[in-house]
Amino acid sequence: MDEQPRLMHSHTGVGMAGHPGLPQHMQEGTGGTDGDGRKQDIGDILQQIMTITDQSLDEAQARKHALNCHRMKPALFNVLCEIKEKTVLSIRGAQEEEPPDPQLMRLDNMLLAEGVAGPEKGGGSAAAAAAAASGGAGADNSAEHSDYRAKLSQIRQIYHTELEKYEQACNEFTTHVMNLLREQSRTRPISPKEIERMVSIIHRKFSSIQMQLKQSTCEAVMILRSRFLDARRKRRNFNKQATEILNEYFYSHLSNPYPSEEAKEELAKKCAITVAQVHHRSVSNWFGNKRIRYKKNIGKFQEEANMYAARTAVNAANASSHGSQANSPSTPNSAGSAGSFNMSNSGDLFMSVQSLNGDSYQGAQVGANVQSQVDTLRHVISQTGGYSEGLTANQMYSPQGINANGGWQDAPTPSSVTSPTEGPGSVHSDTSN
DNA sequence: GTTGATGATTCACT
DNA sequence: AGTGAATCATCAAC
Repeated sequence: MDEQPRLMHSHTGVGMAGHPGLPQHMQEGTGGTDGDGRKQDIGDILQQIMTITDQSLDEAQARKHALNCHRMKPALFNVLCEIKEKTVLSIRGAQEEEPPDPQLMRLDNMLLAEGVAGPEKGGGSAAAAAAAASGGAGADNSAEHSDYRAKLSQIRQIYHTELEKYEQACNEFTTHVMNLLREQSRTRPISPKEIERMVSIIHRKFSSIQMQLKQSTCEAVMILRSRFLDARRKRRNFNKQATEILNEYFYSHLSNPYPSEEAKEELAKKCAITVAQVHHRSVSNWFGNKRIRYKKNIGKFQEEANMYAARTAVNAANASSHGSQANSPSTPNSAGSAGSFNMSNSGDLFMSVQSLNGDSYQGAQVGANVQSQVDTLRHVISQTGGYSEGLTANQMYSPQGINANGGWQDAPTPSSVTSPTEGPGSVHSDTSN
């Protein structure tokens, strides 16, 4: 019966956030029964919190001040600094002196190589572009190059501006942190080395940001490069004139469409009059493509072949009748013999048709060059005559040269080659008849 | 967007 | 080194 009122009481006491009763409980409370005592403790803590006053804060302040003014303070401070330094040193000992990041080095090298980083040449983007445009690089693709340079210098400019910004921000931040640390070093132990370390951390962070910038710049340069300098992207179709020149040579040397270096150069020069990108490599490409495509589908090229055959024939006829020389490039094996330009062309044409006889090209070509002009002309005349008589295209020009001579390297003969070989071959004899 | 033409590149071969 | 063959990438016409 007794218990109940006690419980009730204590309950109400806590429940009422019991200010009135607490001091009393404190006095008797520690030894009190379990539930009762805990509640008293909580009440006690609450009371303590509530009674924290400015006074206690002041007290702490005063203690701190006393400590600061203590005559041993500087010595103690130094000892703390030393201990801290030692621990810091031992911690960072491992990660200090890290080797230069290979990735960063790569980026740096590339930027340097691309002329984005490093000393600026010519001074200014405009100057660089102008130099590129007027530079002795030749007329071939200076326009594109100057465009490329302009864009590159734009990237360069952005890169440097950003870099400068980063550096400025880094310096500002470093100064700020250093000031802050110096400020704090008056109240807590901060060694100069610690400040140094903090600075280096900041620098590292900023350099990682810089690396991102460098990476982006590199990417931009790569894209620019691929856009402007990648030959594939730079592809421009040859203009009509260049194509005609090349085709003329090709079909007039159909039996051996392998221009010598000199011939390539000459063709390149001829084509370069109107086509900027033609140089001897382009000529090689052109002939490579032409050979393979012609061989792959001779039927498709018949008309073209006839056209050029006729044209060459006419040229040859004119040339021989006028005694003047067409300025077509030299033949593969007779380079330099200027006098035989026409002869070589017509002779080659002749051979390419005559190869039905099974003459090997290599031997025959030279012969063809010196073979009597009469023969050539006779062929030419028969050709032109045949053409005017309204012969169909495939009758005009045959691909015999490919299989009959050794000039066309013995590629596996596709079906498309064999079938036309037979057809026009027989027709050709008609033509010569 | 699709397609054919075509210049350039790559790779294997001789 | 030059070439053929395959392939890529772009242009131009539709």
